[in-house]
Amino acid sequence: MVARRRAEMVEETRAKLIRAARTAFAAKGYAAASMDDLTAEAGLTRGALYHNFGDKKGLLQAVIDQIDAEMLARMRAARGQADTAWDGFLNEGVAYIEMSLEPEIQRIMLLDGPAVLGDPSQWPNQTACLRTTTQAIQRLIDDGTVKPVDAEAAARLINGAALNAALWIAAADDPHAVLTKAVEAFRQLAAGLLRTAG
Amino acid sequence: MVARRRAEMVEETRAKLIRAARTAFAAKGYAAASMDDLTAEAGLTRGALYHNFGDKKGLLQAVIDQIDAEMLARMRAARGQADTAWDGFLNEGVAYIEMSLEPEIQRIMLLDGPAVLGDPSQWPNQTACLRTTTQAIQRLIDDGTVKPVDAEAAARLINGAALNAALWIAAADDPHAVLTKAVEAFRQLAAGLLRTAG
DNA sequence: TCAATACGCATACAGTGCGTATGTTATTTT
DNA sequence: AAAATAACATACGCACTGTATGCGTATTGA
Repeated sequence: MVARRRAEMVEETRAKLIRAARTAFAAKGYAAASMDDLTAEAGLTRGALYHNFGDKKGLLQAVIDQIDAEMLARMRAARGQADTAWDGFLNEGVAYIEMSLEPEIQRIMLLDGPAVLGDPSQWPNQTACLRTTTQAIQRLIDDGTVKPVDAEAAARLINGAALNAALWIAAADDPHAVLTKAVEAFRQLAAGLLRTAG
Repeated sequence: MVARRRAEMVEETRAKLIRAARTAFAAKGYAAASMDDLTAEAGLTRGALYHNFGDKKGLLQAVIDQIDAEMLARMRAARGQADTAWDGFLNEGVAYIEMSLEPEIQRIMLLDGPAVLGDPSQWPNQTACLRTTTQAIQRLIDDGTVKPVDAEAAARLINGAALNAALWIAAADDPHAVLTKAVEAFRQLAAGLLRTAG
């Protein structure tokens, strides 16, 4: 075994624990996931877990931070692929809905996370995500595309609509059929913010 | 002690347990609420609880059914106080937002409930609530007020927007100031469904 | 280079809470 | 009036979280 720096090994154990926790939380839910089991899955014990993350909630927080960062990156990519600012804004919402189709995101980010850690809009990365959406709306207001509403309020409502759409889709018998209906309704609803009638 | 019918006593026991559970779940959250504690608060033991509700989730389900019925009644009352069908529809959404200001509804209905029992849109009473909203939108489509969108999709998105608005308000420093902004943005957003430009 | 120390993690232990199995009493049923 | 059943209490086992302690190894200083 090559002698590596200690910091590297710490990062590796943290990564292993987070990965095991992601799959365990997604599969069984936060409450039903045993820390003995998931640490064993990672080839470690609970000692490593408490040393690195403090407690079970700390581990969940780390998992959520990681997923949230991934979601933020994917939303930015979706926005970048649009021609106009308004389409980019819509793409963000649609990307959010599509990501929420994934059971892992559903279970961890939309169900257990809020229940254990409280209102998601207070989470560090979520605020970053929300801030970019708010800024996008503000720009659309400034250039006359969108009516002069409170940008943050609009961003939160749009987010909520997308989130609920995602939950609906995931619980549906035919998710992809419902997805198209939800996306269509989402575009109509968002058009309410437009200065010109949709 | 007057000899009462057995069915009356069972109802009384169930009511006492549900009442104690409501306060306990609202105060401590579902996971942190001890069943020994809340049954003792009701002057009973866990035996009564397991006999009447099966398990802890069953008790939560009973609590949620009760609260959900109350919310449905209040939303119907709010709709009845409007002059037009459209205003009635908006009133429903605003009433939903306002109810979610209450910590009990926040904690139990919006945070713990979905995490423990799964997607709220599958709950019996919630579907009733959603159905009335869907029907309201369908009527507005039929009489030409609202664009021809999928009524259920629109209802779910509107619900989600209202829900997120409520969470935002509850976490705010000045809830009532944020409430007005949220309600204003909600009306703008909902106007996206209108056939005539908002 | 070698001792001292701090760090990362494992092990052992105590506390708490859920669910079930069993017991007890009062009300039906026959 | 005796048997049966429902409503609830009591007692027990099991699992899980969090903490305290122990051990090995890497890092630091002289």
